[in-house]
Amino acid sequence: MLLPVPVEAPYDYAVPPELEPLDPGALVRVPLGKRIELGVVWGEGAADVPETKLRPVLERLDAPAMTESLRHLVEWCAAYTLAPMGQVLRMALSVPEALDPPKPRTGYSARVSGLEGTSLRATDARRKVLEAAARWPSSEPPPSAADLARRAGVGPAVVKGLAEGGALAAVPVVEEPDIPPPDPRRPGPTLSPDQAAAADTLRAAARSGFSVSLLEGVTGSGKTEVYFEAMAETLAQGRQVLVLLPEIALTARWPERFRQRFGAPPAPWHSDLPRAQRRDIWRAVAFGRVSVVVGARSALFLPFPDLGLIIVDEEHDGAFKQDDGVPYNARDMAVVRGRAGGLAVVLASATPSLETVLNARSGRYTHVPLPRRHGGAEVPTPELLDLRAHPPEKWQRQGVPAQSFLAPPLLKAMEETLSRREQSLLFLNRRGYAPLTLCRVCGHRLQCPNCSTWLVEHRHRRVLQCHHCDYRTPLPQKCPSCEAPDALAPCGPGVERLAEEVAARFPKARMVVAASDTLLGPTAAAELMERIEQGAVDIVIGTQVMAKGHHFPLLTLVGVVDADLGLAGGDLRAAERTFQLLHQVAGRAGRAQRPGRVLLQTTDPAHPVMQALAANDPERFLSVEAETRNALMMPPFGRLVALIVSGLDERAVIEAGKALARHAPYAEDVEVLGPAPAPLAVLRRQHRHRLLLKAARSVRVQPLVRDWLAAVRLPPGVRVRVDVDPYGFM
DNA sequence: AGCACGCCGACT
DNA sequence: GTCGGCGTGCTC
Repeated sequence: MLLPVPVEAPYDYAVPPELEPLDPGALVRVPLGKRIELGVVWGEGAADVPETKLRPVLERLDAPAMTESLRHLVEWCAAYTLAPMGQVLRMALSVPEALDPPKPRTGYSARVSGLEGTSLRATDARRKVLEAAARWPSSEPPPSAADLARRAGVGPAVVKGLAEGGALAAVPVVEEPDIPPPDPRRPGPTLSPDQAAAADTLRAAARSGFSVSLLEGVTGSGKTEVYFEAMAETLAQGRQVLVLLPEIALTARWPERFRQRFGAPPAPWHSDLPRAQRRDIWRAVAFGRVSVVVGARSALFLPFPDLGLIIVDEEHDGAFKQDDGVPYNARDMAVVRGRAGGLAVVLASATPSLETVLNARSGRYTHVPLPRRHGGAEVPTPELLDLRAHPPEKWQRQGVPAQSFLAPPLLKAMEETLSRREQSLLFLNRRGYAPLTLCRVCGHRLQCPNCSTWLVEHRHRRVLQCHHCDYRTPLPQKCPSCEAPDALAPCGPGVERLAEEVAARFPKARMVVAASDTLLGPTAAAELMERIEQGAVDIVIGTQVMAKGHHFPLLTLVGVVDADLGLAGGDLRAAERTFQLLHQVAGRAGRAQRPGRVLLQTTDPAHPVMQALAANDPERFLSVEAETRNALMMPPFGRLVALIVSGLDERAVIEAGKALARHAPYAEDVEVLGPAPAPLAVLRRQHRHRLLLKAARSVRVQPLVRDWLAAVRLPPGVRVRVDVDPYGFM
């Protein structure tokens, strides 16, 4: 049995004769230590513990067995990430209460005798309830007290009183929620010739076993409509479909589009779903009553009995990589599940990742390009705005000159856009007022006490805040170091500070700030998007949350305030991520029939990323990026494994790092770098140092790392995290 | 993951 | 002198 606890391998148990045979995948309950745990039959026992130590399987659960392909995924994921197999299984059994027998609710049904033979007096309210109960269709399950009372137009207490007095029968009702099925036969929208061709390719893939397709299409080319056709094909075969999205909460639009196409909503899946709904959906998936799930990466481990298609939308997005717990990449694991289950996988993106593009070029993946914007509007070509040639000019803040973050050409473009009664988006990927606060007298910088990061001023809430831990402190009056009064100065722009400047420069414009911390919840976010779409806003100042998904017919100007922001720091994927993000933001401008304009403020217009953006040529960008990575043997041309050594005591962490370096594997085409302080050297008071194992693609890194860690004895209080294929260098 | 065992600070 | 903090280790 494999148990959902962080153990490396399955445990052996004795199987009582009455439970035989237990086939692989069967769900059971077993004793573990002092408690009772869930278990999944993994195969014949390893017989490596004495038989006398074996404890008996307690019961077999009345739930569908875990499929072979899901068990394969668990094993594969554990072996690849070096995570304990049981910890990976835990992700596949994330809702243990879903395996408990469904709790019956109380239903109330009429008795032939009614009030007769009871000591209850006949009141008006009671008569109404009894009538309603008698009229309740027998084809439907007996109603709850609340439902019956509502039908009778009285309070639920009347129903309960009748049941207690014996005039109504209280019966236990087991009810699984009713899930309307999507209808794949509903006619879809009329597709352009390009879309129709792509849809044909994907439909064919959906019919014929394992394959991976890259559906590549610029923003607005109608990728969703195209893969909807592949989904319709799979649904028509009666099989299930999984759609993975990077951030479910921010794409409230997706379920609505799906509903319009298929006439019923998809089942959502993400980490902050309410408990009861998680249980219902998990069961409905396991029993095959749900045919489409749209979810975040964790949905990949749901117990689909008959999965036929996986769509990974925005496949390039870093959010598919899990950073806590088991560090897996859901996009890659989707391919693993696809192979194991013999089903089609579609990776969709306007800016596919380098690894996916290379797989498509080499023929391992089918490339399905979607070249043009549906509806004819042009993709705007971004213009580079050199901040050295056009330095922002100061503005007056309450009579005092204040620093500006908007260059004159961008201000002029905003003015023109306003006068045409169209919308502008200023994109700045920085929440708060200012990313750094320093003392003008002594130069002291306000830092988080728990992390090696600067505190970010949030002027709205009058606090300084760390964006990496929960630390918050009121904005101090005096410098904490030299005690100089009124000497603290904000440094650099955040969206709040930008909003201040925009409000002063365009006092008549209707402006809104859209950041993850100003949008409280998906509903508020959806409402704001609605308002923008309807033209109730002139200028949007937004962070990452504004980068994707929505299309705003009136939005014709995008100004990227600091295009260089993501490039600092020497991260492995800094260039790729910046390109993808800014390309995506640029795609917000000028849909429908209005031409759009995109201005990128940069101090380094010669940078390859800026050049590629200005040339509007993702193809060329990827070629240059591929060359650079190839020369450095970086992924996807080489393999990386990061070891993060962390602990409260910095000395012990450094010692452990050195010990690891001393025992570093020595092999051909393998190189170990570090230890060095991690980019966030202290996080939540934990000191962090990293080592990086770099190897050729042909090297199997997992056994090397496993032996390496086994050879090193760690000092107390120090932990090592292994991250195979780290996404960034954080 | 949970639960027990095991060594160092503030209390009846 | 005990109660209890969570660091470490084990569970077939």
